[in-house]
Amino acid sequence: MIKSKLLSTTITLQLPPNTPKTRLAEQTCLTLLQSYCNTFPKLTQIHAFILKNGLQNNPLVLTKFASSSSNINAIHYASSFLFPSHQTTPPSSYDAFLFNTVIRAYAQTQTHDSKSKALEFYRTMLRYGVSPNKFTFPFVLKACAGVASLRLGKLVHGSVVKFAFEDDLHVVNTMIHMYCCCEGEEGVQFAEKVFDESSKSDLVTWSAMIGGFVRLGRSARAVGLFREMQVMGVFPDEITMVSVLSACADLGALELGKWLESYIERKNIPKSVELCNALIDMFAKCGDVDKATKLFGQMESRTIVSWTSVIAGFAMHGRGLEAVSLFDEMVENGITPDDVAFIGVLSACSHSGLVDKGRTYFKSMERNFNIVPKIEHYGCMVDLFCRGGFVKEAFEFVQKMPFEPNQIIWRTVITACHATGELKLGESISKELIKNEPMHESNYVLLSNIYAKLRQWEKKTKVREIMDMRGMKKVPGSTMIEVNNEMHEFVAGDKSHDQYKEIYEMVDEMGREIKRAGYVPTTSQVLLDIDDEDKEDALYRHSEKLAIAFALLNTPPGTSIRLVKNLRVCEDCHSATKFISQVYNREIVVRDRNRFHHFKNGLCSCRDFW
DNA sequence: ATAGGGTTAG
Repeated sequence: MIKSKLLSTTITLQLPPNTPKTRLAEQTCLTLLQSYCNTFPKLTQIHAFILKNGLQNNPLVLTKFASSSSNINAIHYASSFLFPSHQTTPPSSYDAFLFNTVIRAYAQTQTHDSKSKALEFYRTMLRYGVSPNKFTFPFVLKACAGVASLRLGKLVHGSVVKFAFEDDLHVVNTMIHMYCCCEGEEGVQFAEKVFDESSKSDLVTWSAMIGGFVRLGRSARAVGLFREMQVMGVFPDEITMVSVLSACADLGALELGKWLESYIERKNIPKSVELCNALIDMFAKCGDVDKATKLFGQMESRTIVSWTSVIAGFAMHGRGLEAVSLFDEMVENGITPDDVAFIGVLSACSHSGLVDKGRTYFKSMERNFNIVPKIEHYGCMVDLFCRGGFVKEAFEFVQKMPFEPNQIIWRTVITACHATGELKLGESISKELIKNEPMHESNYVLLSNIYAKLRQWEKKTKVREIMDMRGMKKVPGSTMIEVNNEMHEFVAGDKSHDQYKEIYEMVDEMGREIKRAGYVPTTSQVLLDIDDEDKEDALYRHSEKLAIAFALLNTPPGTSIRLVKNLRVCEDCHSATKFISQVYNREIVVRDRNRFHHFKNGLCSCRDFW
């Protein structure tokens, strides 16, 4: 406080009236700021220039200085001169423009704390009695979105109403975005309320709402909104399409994705790099990684995201060698991989059993690229060892790594224990996990699976009882399939479908046919203490088999079948699907919680470890 | 001077 008081007195003494000399310095400085932006040495030079010419408290110069840079120190420096903490009334020259600039500068920064600063300056602005103008709220709301607090969002919303900017489209659109960024289900509800009640809307309004749903994982709703938008005669642009494609990727709806691509062509929607990346990601996640690769090849300019999307795409499909060679090609092309690219290539190695390659890449991160591995990278390595069959090594790796292992990592290890028969180790880790996080239902499921494999039915039943007692339910497995541009969703034992009778008949027929080809039901996975015949029935009711039966009934012979599951494929469905692909001569592409399985001629691309 | 967008371990 004292220090800044002294500082400001000194400056007041230094500041002469508008002599030609200071005017010249001011002009020079503004020109400098106009031409150089945001590079560190230049910023330091300009800073020195400001000090040398006594421009420290020239609002014009400081405003420009703060706004020309995303460098947080420049912004702090400028704002501390513009708004010394002891100052209670602002100089008369301080107007909304000046406040807006500082608020914008802080709103554009990356960290949560400095975004809060933007809101602090908005409060200062009000305290000083300076009225916000139509530019103020988009900046303030942007900061609010970064802070992601619903409470603050509502406060600013109140302010928007108070200053009568609720009809301004820029404000409405940013407000929707802001509410969508607030954590929790409640935020979207407010966003929808603004969306529904706004007197005006344009394509940005729709895009903000669609993008909000996508970010919250409500992809089906996002696609629904896109259809509504078209009914309303509002034309999407490339930004809207990026969000819709991302929703489509999430749903795994290939037909819709292809339609979106042709729509983009038909309507001449400009193919920005982001749009191409979204297309690549969509095709990869909808099961057509070849198409993704083709699009990648046709791009005129690519970013690291383009490369990473294809690499991650190959990884998901178990095409590790292609992922690895694309990664190497990227590096040869002079593109420096980032941490996300490494996640892609490491997971490619793990899904394809390239243990040594994976080790080499992991070591090269720090050594060659100066990237400190994050917990995700360690997670990839654990998975790499587990899938490679080295569960013990994975366990040791977990204990040595410089992070506290998280749930994801432990679950990777337990799953591997289950798959490789290290059941005692799996049991003890699961128990430990349940002790630490008693309300995470998937930990119980893992333990219960292990007891089932050990055929310890009493213990398994007890785990179930504890789950019931604590009010937890297993997430029901579901399988989705797109037929004639419509998504059909099945859950185990589902009888809600119009064709359910035919579907169940088909399931029985499938069972008979594949048994003749050598299929043996894997009843040990069924988590019920019942006799084997009933267990077999339970297996036949799995959502995946229902969806395949539905597909065999409703798609032409010889065409491929694409399924999207919310969980991992169970052992029995995996085995059955291999036989079905052979007996019915169908390629069956299944998207799992984690990866793709391409079933063809009785074999699966995952090489039976998933 | 203002708004909406792409890749991320299991």
